[in-house]
Amino acid sequence: MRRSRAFIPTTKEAPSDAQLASHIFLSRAGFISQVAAGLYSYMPLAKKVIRKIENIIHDEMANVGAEEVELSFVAPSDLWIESGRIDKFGKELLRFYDRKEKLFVLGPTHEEMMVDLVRNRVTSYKNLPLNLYQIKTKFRDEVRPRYGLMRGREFIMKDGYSFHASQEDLDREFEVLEAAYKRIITRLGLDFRVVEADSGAIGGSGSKELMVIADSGEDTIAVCDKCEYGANVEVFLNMDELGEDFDANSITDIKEIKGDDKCPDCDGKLSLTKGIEVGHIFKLGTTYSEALKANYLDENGKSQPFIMGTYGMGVSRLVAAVIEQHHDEFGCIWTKATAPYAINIMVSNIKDEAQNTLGEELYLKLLGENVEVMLDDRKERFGFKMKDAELIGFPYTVIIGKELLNGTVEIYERKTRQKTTVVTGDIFKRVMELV
RNA sequence: CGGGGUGUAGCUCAGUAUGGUUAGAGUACCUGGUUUGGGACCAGGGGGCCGAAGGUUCGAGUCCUUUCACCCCGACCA
Repeated sequence: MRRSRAFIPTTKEAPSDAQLASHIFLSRAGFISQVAAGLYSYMPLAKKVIRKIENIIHDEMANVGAEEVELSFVAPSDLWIESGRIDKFGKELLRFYDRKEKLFVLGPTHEEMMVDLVRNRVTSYKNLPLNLYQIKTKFRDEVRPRYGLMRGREFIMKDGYSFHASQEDLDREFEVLEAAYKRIITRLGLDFRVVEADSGAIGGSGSKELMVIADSGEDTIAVCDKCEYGANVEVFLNMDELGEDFDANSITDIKEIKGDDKCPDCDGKLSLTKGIEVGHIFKLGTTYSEALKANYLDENGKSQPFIMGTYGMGVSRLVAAVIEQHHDEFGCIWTKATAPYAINIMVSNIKDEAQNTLGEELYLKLLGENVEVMLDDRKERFGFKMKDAELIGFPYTVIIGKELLNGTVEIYERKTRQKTTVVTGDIFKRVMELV
């Protein structure tokens, strides 16, 4: 893409109400635009990042044999009445009537829809297990949306559901999905923990959350310094028993309650950190299959409700989480897997024919190799383009500038902000090594 | 849903206590010129129903009433 033709409206100033780094930088760098409370439009850069995350998810889902479907966003309220959740969800569930005065809802999560899709179609234990997922816009009319993409009302979520004939098989699938989820977050380049969590209002038992470690996270988690143990602090301390007023904010609080700060799984020590919940997997059991009368016949010809698992991952929230974990005072620092463009080529002075020619040449050559490359061919000054590149957060920028007179260009690494001099003849090769 | 705050140019904000030229600045944008290694400079220019509706007044961005939107704290949050 040529920067001179791209729709990337960057600004010096952040929206006055933005608090979080991800909100500020995604707005300033021209990724997102707020439309109303909790509603955002995605601009080209954001769409590219979202697509990258989605592709990794699709890839890992294919690896574990989950199949993609797409359920309609608008759902008949009947299903929600049938499951009993129409009241449970309350006003968070947006409802409306169509022209025939029939009540519909906008899907906030799709257990009902998925169970409805499968019931009476899969009717034998021989066809189990089954794992279906989708990546889809969800809508929850949150009381108080905030923090940009972190807690919007409309958001993109990957939601998957598995159907089993036995608890053992669900347990097996749960572990497979947990491993897949870990691979996804690892591939995205994020530091995270899997923690034990509360099952919440959706029901069921056996629940784990994927927490991306970030100071701005809304959840407090206890993590071990030696092993992989981690728990949402509310679950760890069994907050229900402690009462509503209690709030654990330091490891001292944990020591007070538990007597020590030892890991329950090994001899390591626990510490508290903040996390952003980007994934939540849990064993639903038969909650929904019973409510919606979704049964299969077992080997004895006896009717049984499906034993289910559910696996959610917040795609749009992940976009924000990447930036919460990877930014500095100058802007976004995308990881290799999430960067909207792998390489930015900056021609310092486009009036300089030699610079311009080399920029064009390198750009076309990289395009020929299917490298996702941006060519900053705007008639702007060096400083302006650098600030812009830092704000957007391209992992690498090739600077073609005045050093070209010595036959060299530079590679600027966003993460370290270091520049490396490279002789012109080697630049293509060097770039190909980086992407 | 309780408590608080803010709505003026695309964006960030002055101006409102005490009503009174043609409503301002910075930035962004357009033209021309100078610049070209860290958001540069000079000159000229376009852009506003002062959130909306009603009212008070000779006169309202400013005062009064109603309403809408957005944000913050809390409660809530698969």
